[in-house]
Amino acid sequence: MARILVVDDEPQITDFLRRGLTYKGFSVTAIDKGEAALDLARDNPPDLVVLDVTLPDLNGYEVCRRLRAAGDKNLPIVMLTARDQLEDKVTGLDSGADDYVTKPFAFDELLARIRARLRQVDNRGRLKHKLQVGNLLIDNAARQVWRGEQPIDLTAREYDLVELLAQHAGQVLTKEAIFEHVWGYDNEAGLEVIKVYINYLRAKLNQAGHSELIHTVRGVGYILKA
Amino acid sequence: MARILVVDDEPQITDFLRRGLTYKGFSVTAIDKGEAALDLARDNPPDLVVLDVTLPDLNGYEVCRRLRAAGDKNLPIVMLTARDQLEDKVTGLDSGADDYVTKPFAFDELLARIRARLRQVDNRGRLKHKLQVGNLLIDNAARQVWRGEQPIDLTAREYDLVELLAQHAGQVLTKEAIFEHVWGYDNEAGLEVIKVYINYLRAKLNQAGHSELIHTVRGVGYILKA
DNA sequence: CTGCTGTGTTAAAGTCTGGTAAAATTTGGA
DNA sequence: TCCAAATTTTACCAGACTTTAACACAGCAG
Repeated sequence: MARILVVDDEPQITDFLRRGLTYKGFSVTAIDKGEAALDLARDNPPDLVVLDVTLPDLNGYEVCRRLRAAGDKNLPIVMLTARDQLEDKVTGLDSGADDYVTKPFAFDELLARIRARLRQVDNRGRLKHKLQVGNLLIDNAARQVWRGEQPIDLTAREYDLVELLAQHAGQVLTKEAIFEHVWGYDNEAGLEVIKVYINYLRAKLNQAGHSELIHTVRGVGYILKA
Repeated sequence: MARILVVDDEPQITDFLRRGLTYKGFSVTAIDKGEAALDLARDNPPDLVVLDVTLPDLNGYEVCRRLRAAGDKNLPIVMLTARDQLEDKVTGLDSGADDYVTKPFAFDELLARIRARLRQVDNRGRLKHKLQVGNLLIDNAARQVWRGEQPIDLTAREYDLVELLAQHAGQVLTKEAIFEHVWGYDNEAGLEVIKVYINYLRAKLNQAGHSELIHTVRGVGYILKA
């Protein structure tokens, strides 16, 4: 899940955000100084920054400007501050922030605004959808399969087959269902191709002594499970 | 200057916005119905939409969802409405809006938020920034590509193709998706042109012994990755 | 144990795809 | 207008992928 860097010097706020955002599935890092935040963002770039304006060393506008100057121009920055004057908002937004939320704030609104900002990152595919069964990892977007640390190259059919099995891990798929989804109901090939491809998959997936994941259910079909 | 579509059924608001935004150098189109706004956005896509929630026909959330479904995922949408309840804001943002401003609003704040949204988009509605994949650098604004220190001249098609691939680095793009985005769904050319252009790109990008970035996913499409 | 049925394995034939080069066409300036 | 560059079409081939087919093997019932 997305990683969020919270920069604020009030412990109540950081604790509250850390707890709330973590609960919503984000990975949260909190820090209370501007310079330290810049270092952190450079060394280990987060997916989004929640930034207070009043910090002990640098102010938030300056942090914002430097983040933009130094690093990723796309990094979403949400300013979160007690300053609710019009000029503060304009200054914040014009210094490069993508959004500006004033304290006191509703957590759900902040969350919605964070999601809105992350959607753009998501659109670019940085947060990809992945399937995992045992030590088998399937990256849908890249159509790439891993067994532990080892990448495994599959052909189009092989990939479609293992993806289908993984999407229904733990349930038996009949040969008819497999054929319909992987080959298409109007395909002219016969059901016999399935056993050939199961065989190809097993050979590729079980390299280097990995355990068998594809189990035969005699008379019915196949099931993928750890 | 950027073109802004204002969707609102209150003449005072549209007049006020038209005057204010025009004065600030934007090109403003105003419309008071949801369906008409969708048609307009499809036929003549603006750079940003300011959208009211309460419209005579469709509501703003629905307009927002349809804009996202039909068109460019990157089109910035700012909701501007009298509904200031928390759930309204969350609904608006989650239906795909990028920002949510409640009436009564300060014009300067709206303007700052519009500027913040437009910063990310160039005059074609594409995300603007420098993309980097391995040692390949793409400057969206200048339509210039670099491989390491070496600038690479590309034709318009070649550039559009590599930009699309880079925006989705790490994801496989099907030939159909590539064609639709680079050539346009109504283009008469056939899918075979893609392999020719992939070939051109590889030749230009791999000069001087640089490693291959464009990988073929046989039977599916292509993927750009380091 | 024996025969039957469904599955695993293998090799080879068949099909399709993508890389390539070159020709044909279109576009945009001069 | 003409020319050069860019774009698209076309055709061919090598190789990758898919499918077929034949046989070996395993599970199961009688």
